Amino acid sequence: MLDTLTIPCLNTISVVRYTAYDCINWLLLIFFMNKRRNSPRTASVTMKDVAKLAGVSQSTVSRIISNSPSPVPIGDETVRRVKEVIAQLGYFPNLAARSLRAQKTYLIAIMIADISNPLYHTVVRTVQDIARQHGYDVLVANTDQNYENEKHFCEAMMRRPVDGIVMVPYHLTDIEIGNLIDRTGVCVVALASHLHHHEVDRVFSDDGGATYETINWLNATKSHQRIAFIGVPENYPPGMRRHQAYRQAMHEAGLEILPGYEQQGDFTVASGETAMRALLELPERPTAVFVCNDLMAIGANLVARAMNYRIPEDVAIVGFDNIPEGTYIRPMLTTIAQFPKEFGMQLANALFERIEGTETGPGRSFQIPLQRIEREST
Amino acid sequence: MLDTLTIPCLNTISVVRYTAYDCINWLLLIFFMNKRRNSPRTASVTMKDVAKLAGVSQSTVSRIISNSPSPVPIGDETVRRVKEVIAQLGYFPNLAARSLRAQKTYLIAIMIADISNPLYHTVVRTVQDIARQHGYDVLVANTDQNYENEKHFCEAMMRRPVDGIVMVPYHLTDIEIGNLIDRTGVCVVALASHLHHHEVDRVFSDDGGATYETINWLNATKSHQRIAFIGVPENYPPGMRRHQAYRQAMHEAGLEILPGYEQQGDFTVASGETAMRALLELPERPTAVFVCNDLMAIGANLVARAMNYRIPEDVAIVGFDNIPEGTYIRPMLTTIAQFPKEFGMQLANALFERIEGTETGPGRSFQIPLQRIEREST
DNA sequence: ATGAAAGCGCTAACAT
DNA sequence: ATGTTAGCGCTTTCAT
Repeated sequence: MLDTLTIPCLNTISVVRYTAYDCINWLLLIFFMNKRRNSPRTASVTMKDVAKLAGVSQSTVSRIISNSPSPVPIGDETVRRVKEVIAQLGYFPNLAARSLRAQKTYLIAIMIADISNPLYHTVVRTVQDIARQHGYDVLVANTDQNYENEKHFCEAMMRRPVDGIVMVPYHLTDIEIGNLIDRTGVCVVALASHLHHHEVDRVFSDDGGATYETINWLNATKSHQRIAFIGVPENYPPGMRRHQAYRQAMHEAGLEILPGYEQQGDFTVASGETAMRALLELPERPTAVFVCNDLMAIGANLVARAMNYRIPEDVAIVGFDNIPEGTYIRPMLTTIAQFPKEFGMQLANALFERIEGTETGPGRSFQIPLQRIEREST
Repeated sequence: MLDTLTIPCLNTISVVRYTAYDCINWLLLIFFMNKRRNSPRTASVTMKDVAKLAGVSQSTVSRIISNSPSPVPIGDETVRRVKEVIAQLGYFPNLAARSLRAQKTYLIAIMIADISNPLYHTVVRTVQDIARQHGYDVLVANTDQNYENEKHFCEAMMRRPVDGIVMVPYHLTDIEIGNLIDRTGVCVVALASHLHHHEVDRVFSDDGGATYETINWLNATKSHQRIAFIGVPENYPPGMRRHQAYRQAMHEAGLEILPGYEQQGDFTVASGETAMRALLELPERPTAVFVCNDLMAIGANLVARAMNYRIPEDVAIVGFDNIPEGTYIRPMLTTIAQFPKEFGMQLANALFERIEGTETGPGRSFQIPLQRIEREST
């Protein structure tokens, strides 16, 4: 019978005295190591393997790896041995199995309009970072602010259970979201002010108010009378709110909205260019233009300068969002700053409070302030 | 015994003749509908529910919903009835259970440096779109080109099985990736040219060659002699390749690299500003600067103009990537275009060919061309 | 053409 | 302090 054995450990070669028992274990180890080579897929090492090698039952292993404060105490020696085997085998618990059993997936999903939009990817990034701190993976879906895609997302969430959802819904209704919650028990937080489901935390900012106030500022402080508007599609809430705020502010200031002063784009630089060109070709050119997002405002800047208008002398431009690109152009863009990092933090924190059960009350509202940043374009 | 019954269907009220059998089913239906209301979590309707309501066995339901060409035929009437019940109950198969059993997750993961980087989010977006067409969800992880995070990602993939991985590895080695593949049987494709694992498809572009050629062009066609370089960290392959290509081109053209001509940034606009300022304060100012990414090139542009140098008369700037922002600044940036959409498409298509078994051969290489776009900054 | 039954890898209630 | 057992919801033989 072998008495002294050299076994290769992870980085070291250790020579120790081994008993016959250890010897059998070693053989088992080799067997398990080969296991993954031989069977093609599903070759991962399981808890059963660990248990067998450590000479304990599966449940003991389960108790040891479960990070929850174990309801029952476990022997120090057992813990040591099991942990050693886990390290030897390089065992990782299988999350698919765990989530099936424990109804816990350690997965959250985030539904946004478009990951390429500078405003949203900061939100996504922040949520991802916080999720990681909590040990969660993040599934990302884009909707391109399209209703079909939003509904498709909900269906995807019905079949793939996740623990939480961060969403930026443009069209989804309280009923649809409620249905999703009822069916899956998932926690939901939304970046939207038009939702009122009693279990959904929402974060939003008062974009209508900021629009209203900025139009006033353009008029009262900056002495503009002919103020035009480049909006975003109105079949989604922010688009409508900002447009109405514009109209109300103009009306209350006794300012006329001349024909053609209300343009609409689709969030892109190109659409901002088109809209601005239309505005500048008007018989009564506006002296200021309020643009509903920075990307379109950049397009407006580009066109105005290409047409040899001076900014802000001939035409002032105000954007919305405060994306970094606004500081790359000249003159630098005056804008209403959103704080996507704040959005992401509030969203993620609220979500994990619910997932982890710290918060169980009715849906909360978090308003994130907006801030006008005056740069060179006004 | 009831004979005629009014039951609420999805959107219609239908009045039909019902048998006693149907009546019982109806009661069962109500029971299942309530099920989700009552038990808080895990309240989703399962295949068992469908089976019971349709009066068939669970396996029959499974056969019907499995979209694979069923190995055995099923009665038309049975199919009809089951499908009806599925619709009534709004049943969706649970993917956690399915993946546990079938070793198939319908999930892919994508590991990138940073979703906020304009180059990468296009890759992510493209991969997401293609994944969706194949019925897959996408998990996104950022590494910030940090080795620890890359390793963390691999561990995450060990515990959460996915069917495929798209990665942009900066530090991961063939061995580590091989280990991941052996342990999980996952399919991997990478955006990298320095990897050579025999099961990994890789897509890449010849950035070293493009750098070399562009330095030559700056010298031969644009008559620059004092050409400086703003690089990215060299502990990752592209950084090193481009720097070496710069040195080689300079050397072969008989051009001297003056002290201070080799700056290094960290991909950000701010770091480009710092590097450019250092360059412009040099006693022998360069007349052209090759910048390793557009974001830093934008920083260089901003600083040069702020210091009242004319571009390209006093100093020419070439960037790398061709992100949209390069066309927002003035003068517009000359750059070497990468094609992130192409990257994403090749990556995703290659991955799904492997996942779906269309391709089983050794790792393939796909080279995506690069293209110099001359705009106003040279 | 359909049903019964055995697990996939794990957790947790229940026994010792 | 540790083992036994019963599933989570599904797929897939193997029977019938």
